[in-house]
Amino acid sequence: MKINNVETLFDSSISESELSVKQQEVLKASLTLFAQQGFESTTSSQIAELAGVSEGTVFKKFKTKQGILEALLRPFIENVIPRVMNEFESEVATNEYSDFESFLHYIIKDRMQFALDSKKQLKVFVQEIIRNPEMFKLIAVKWDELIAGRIGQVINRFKEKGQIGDISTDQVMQYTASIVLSYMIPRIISNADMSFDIEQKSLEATKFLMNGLRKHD
Amino acid sequence: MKINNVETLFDSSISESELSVKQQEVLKASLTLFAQQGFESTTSSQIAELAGVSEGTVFKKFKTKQGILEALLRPFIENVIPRVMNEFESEVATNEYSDFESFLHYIIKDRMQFALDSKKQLKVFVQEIIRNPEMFKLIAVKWDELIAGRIGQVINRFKEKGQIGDISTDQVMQYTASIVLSYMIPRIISNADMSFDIEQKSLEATKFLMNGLRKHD
Amino acid sequence: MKINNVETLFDSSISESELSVKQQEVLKASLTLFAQQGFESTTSSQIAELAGVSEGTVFKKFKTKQGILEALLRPFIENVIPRVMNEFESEVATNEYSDFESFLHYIIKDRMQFALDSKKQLKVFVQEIIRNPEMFKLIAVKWDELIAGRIGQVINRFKEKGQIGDISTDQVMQYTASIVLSYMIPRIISNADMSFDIEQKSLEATKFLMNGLRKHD
Amino acid sequence: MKINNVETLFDSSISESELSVKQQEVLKASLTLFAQQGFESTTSSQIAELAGVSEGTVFKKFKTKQGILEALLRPFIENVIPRVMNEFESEVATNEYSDFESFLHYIIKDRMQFALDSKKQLKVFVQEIIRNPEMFKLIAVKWDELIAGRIGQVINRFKEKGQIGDISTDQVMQYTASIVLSYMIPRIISNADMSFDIEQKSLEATKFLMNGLRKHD
DNA sequence: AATGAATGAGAATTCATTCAT
DNA sequence: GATGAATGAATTCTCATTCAT
Repeated sequence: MKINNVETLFDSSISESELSVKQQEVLKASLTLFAQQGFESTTSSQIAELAGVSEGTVFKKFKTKQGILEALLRPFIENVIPRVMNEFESEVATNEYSDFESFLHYIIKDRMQFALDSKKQLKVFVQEIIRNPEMFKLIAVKWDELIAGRIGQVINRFKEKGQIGDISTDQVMQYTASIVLSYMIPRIISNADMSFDIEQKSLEATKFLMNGLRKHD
Repeated sequence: MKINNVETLFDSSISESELSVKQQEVLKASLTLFAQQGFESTTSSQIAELAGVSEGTVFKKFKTKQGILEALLRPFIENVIPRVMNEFESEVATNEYSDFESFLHYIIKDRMQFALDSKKQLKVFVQEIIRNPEMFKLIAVKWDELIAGRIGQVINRFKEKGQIGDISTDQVMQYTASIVLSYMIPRIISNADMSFDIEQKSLEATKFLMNGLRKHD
Repeated sequence: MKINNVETLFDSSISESELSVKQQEVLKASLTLFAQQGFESTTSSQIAELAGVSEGTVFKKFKTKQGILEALLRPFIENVIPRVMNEFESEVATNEYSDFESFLHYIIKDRMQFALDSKKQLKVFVQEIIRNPEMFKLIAVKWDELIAGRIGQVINRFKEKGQIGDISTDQVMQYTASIVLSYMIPRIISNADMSFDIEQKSLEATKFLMNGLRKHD
Repeated sequence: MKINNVETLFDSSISESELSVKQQEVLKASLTLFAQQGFESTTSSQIAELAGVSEGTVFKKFKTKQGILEALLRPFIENVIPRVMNEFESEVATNEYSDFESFLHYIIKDRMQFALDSKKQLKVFVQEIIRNPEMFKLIAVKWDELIAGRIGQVINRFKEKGQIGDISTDQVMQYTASIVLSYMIPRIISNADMSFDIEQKSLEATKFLMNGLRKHD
């Protein structure tokens, strides 16, 4: 059974790490506060208080506040994303979707679930993308890797089969990502828990995208 | 001739205001710095320096740094957006688009141009949406107004004419906005100037959306 | 009349500067505390308190504590020392000492007075020489300039006249400085005011040095 | 054969002590770091790292950082200095220098070697003298003991024999120390290893001092 | 209106020291 | 004895804001 729940991944990845319990608490508290208030508006004393540790402890391991942010985002970028991505890719490879619509629906639902499970990390990540042009470039690279990788190949195969119209792989992914994000962004940004019927919404999105993407005579 | 260039609107709107030249410089400098570095990371002394005024002057009119941000975003929300929107609505009304595709293409190109012209304001705005849940609600309200307003009516008319498939007005707008944003967001976030062929891209987006939205048998 | 009183020079040099009264107080307080307790053991709040200003003011102009130290030592090195040195050199040139012993006595008394007048600066300076190898090199350079400059020439002239024995100019200066310092160092280091009969001590030192340096058959 | 090599003395004295190997490493690392960076600028974690022990170990024996400094300087003052001094005194007594110049040369060379061998300790010591007025007084006491002790007696004997001119024992020692220090101080302060021809320099210094100190008609 | 020196509350960070294991 | 995570008081430094001129 697949584990693309990033929150779970996050918790387990920090548990597996060499970090002490208190240091893990520091990371968890930081994630929560950075997501709620933003990086700049979060003070080290707030982190210490929420984590239930002294202020010294906040800096013992991560040296600076920026260091905490990096400790939160590095595994998210270098570990969690690729890990989920690989899992996702193998899933795609094994299930041998002969039907583009099934494939698309699977992808959309999968990413929606991922986003719902990783709201906090994604919000911090989004903040950082805006704050930091380097982060933006890093995503562009990951994006190109996706297109050049197995996902791009799968899409190309569907194009060859005539299930996708005359449209570049790039655009297929851009539009798909865009539609998925249009559902998720309000839920990521809003701190409130908005209800979300993932089954219905993923079908709705799939239907629209299929019409937009498939071959038209 | 239409003026939906927000930068021009911004400059002219602050020129028309009762603000002294120095105060106008403060606003311009703040906009540039907030867009570049974010609100929190911009110090009042940086604003003073870029505006070529003393630190005291920065606070003379706007009292607080938050006040400057509001002075930048209030007209953007309450003035510039509606003004462009009205203009846009009357344009739509007068031109009497009988063809949904022409209408869609007009809308998309118009909004793309708007985004290109207002990159700085939009970046500050996007930051603020993430930072501030109130801002998020405010947009939701504007969004509902749009749907309830003339634009919603126009879309409904096209649906009645059978030019749009069985899809809610909400979704039509969500998908359209989403696709347009997928083109603009990278250009808004990146501080670099990326080239953009608005004619080609707006046609490309229109074509995809038409396929996705139109009636299918 | 000559002004080789460095404390006076210090006060007047900071008065002449563009510094506000409060900033001058910060420098004065820092000098006193650095001399008394050392640079590292002096806190910014102590400086603020002694200067009668807020802690913010301490950093407004000089940015860092290190910046204050530099603001204290730079003029001492680049301004006060050369200024006194030039004055001293012209004094030597105009008075045309035909007698080496008179010359030596003049020099010794002059430097003793200088040291008594600049106890605080010298103590901070001495601390910094030990702390900072760069400072040490800087002195070596100043020292070489002295030997290559007019003072070296004067000594050489006395050697040609047979009033100084077979001993290098370097050594003449090393021994002279060393003997003068042996009188002054205890008074610079000790925070207490030790009495000092400059007339008697300068004569005593001169007599010893004359015997050591003059030509022996 | 005499052992006035303080580094050796230091190493052997801490080996002889009841300290564990790790505690000895702490002392050695502290000495190195205090000499290089100064006492205040050396952190306990630096000491731990250089000593190859945990931070806890640094404080296990010596309780405080100040305690480490005292552990370094106490034996230097109370043990090493007197020990060398006694050795030196007995050397003086047994060799029965009938010639003041030989005696002076012996003393100078001996002290120069001592300084070269104890550069680190001396640098820490010098720092501490400046930082701490108590340390200054302590030296004054040791100095007086020297004068009142055997060395003073030896000098007085030479004066009675007419080999030293009309000059106080105090001055004889002040001038001698001063000249020796003028050679050694640059080598103690500079962290770099400067070459030093002890044979030539000690002769040079002796010659100068002899001329300055001996009876003149 | 404008200035810019001054403020002081608060933020990040450091580090000697402690203590449970 | 040794460890090293944790502490928290102290320290440097920042910066929005004020106010006398």
